[in-house]
Amino acid sequence: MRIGTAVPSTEELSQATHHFIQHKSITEDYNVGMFERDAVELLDDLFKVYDVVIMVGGSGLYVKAVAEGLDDFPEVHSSIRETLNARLENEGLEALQTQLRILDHISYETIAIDNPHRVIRALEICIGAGQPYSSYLNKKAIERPFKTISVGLMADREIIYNRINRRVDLMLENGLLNEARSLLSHQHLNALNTVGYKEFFNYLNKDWTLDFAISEIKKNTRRFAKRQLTWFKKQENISWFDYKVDNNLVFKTIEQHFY
RNA sequence: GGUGCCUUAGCUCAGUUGGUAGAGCAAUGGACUGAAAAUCCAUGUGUCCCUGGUUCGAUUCCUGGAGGCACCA
Repeated sequence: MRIGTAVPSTEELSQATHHFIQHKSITEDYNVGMFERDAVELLDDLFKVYDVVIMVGGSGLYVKAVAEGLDDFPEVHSSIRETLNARLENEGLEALQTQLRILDHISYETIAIDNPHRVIRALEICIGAGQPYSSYLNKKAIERPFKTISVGLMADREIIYNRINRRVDLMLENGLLNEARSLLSHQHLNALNTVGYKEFFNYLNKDWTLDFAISEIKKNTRRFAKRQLTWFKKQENISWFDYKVDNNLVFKTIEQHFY
């Protein structure tokens, strides 16, 4: 998945040590909780050697998990979620909502009840742990042994969208379609339910034309970028810069946060 | 050149027996504590092609024009 996930080039990788690049198989289960654990573990080691470590990316929840931590939830068996997904298919969302109201009325009132992922997540904890999902929330603030300084890069919407469209065209030139074709037999894996692959699966299964699939990839990337904007704009303590900012200005701002 | 049909939201189209309009998609805003490149919620969009006429009132009916499509020559 070198092209579709925009893995840094070998030249880029040689300029600084990277972590968590192509470190998991698409067949493995992975989620924010595991990432939080893996990242914090690695940071413990890195901070023995370095004063500063840079975390880059645009996945808000994953950033939050490392910087602020998530509450501890018990591990529940994956078969519970599979059963709930089957029930969603057969009985509909309303049946699951009704069960959540019985098992955890606080979550029933507070979570996005129209969102199947949220309802199933709350239910799988209630069922697997025997305690309400809501009872695990907001236990205690996590104190990380490091300080986080957040820097955001911003551009006008038109610039962002033009760059997205160009980025997709470049991925196509680099062979994204062939990469998707080579993954077709795994198309139902969660790791492949992502922009750039799911659209081409529709083309390869002859449901969509190639042109439509390409325009859908561009559209879905744009919408993803908008979701990132919405998430990060809401975060406090981010120092925002124009994307063309002089690096020295960024470094100066970061230094100020140290003292 | 003639005849017929069409012109309404960014796009594809519906509709108003005359009281200035609505769907899908796109777009925009938002939520989000273990699926997060995922998932979910909300919200509009208008010289109804132009021009006269009839009418209290025309996007709708009539005249003339412009553009498009089809057929005939």
